[in-house]
Amino acid sequence: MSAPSPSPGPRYRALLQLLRTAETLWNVSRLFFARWDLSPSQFNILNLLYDRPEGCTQIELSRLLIMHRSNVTGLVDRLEVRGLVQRRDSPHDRRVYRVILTAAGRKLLQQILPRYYAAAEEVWGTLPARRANQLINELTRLCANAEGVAGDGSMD
Amino acid sequence: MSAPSPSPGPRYRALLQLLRTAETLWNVSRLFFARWDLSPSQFNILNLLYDRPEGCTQIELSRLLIMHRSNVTGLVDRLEVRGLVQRRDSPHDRRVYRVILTAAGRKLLQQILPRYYAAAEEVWGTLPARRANQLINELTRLCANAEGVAGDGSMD
DNA sequence: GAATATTTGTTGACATATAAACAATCCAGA
DNA sequence: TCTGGATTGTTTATATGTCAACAAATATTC
Repeated sequence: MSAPSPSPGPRYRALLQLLRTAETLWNVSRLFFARWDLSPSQFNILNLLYDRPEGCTQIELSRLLIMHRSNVTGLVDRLEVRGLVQRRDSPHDRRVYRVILTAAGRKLLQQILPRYYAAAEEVWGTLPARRANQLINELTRLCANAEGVAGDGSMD
Repeated sequence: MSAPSPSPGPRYRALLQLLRTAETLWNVSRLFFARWDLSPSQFNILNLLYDRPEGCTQIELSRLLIMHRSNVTGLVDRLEVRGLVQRRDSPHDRRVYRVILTAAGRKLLQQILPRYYAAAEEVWGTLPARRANQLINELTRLCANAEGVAGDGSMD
């Protein structure tokens, strides 16, 4: 409801810095996961499947990862070729696969996760846990506002 | 120096939320810029060139946008075909082009920018300017820490 | 139950991204 | 000067991402 500003303000700069920071983190994570020959997106899939023994359908993965379902096809393809995940038919719905971690995928994640958690805590430096929680709230609100601006953001 | 945590902590969750929020914002901006048939990356190039009358070399663009120089080639190609930017030879260095906005590109940006600034302020809701500035500082520190973890992040 | 609409995964076309290799150019030190 | 190293932009190969269109299966509506 505020009048459209003709020049950038502090919230605009905060938005730019947020996007810039996320971009940097993504690139850093690319280097991090390259040790195991994984892309960040591949790791994200494995990570989501880790605490879901019953697996996920591809459409569920696409929603959790905020990407189009057609992109999941190729990602799961490559992970399946490497034996890290497996497509299983669902007994309830013959349209879908349930994608699950294989034993090899689980073993690989068990090597990566402790280091990943540690690195994630360390990049924040001395940021108190209280501030981290406050940040989560602010970012969550921002996320919701953005989705409101965009309509549903369903990607279809 | 802290002991590697075996399970996710609040800073880990803050990191996830940050990446998730950035992803959402990026998708929202895709819808936003689609009105002018621009991708977010294409807009970012135009935006950087807007207050640089002398233009940028492609390697400068790649550093400002945190992307590989080989990616800039195609982005500038497509913007040049549409007459929004122009490659000019540099008198000082025959290896490089100076990429500059054309009059058409400048005119297009003048239509987009006010709406972009306004939208960027609005997604934050009621966040005070003071908090925005604090956020910028925290994100900047996070960015620096991440770059430290990763080495130089030079993409080459 | 049959017609219609929706959902799911794949495909093809394309944009966006990285990395490696290359040619052209610039630069720094002997 | 000239020689070896670094930089810049392009190309090629490949991964990642969107979107539209499709087939198969499910869900909804009458």
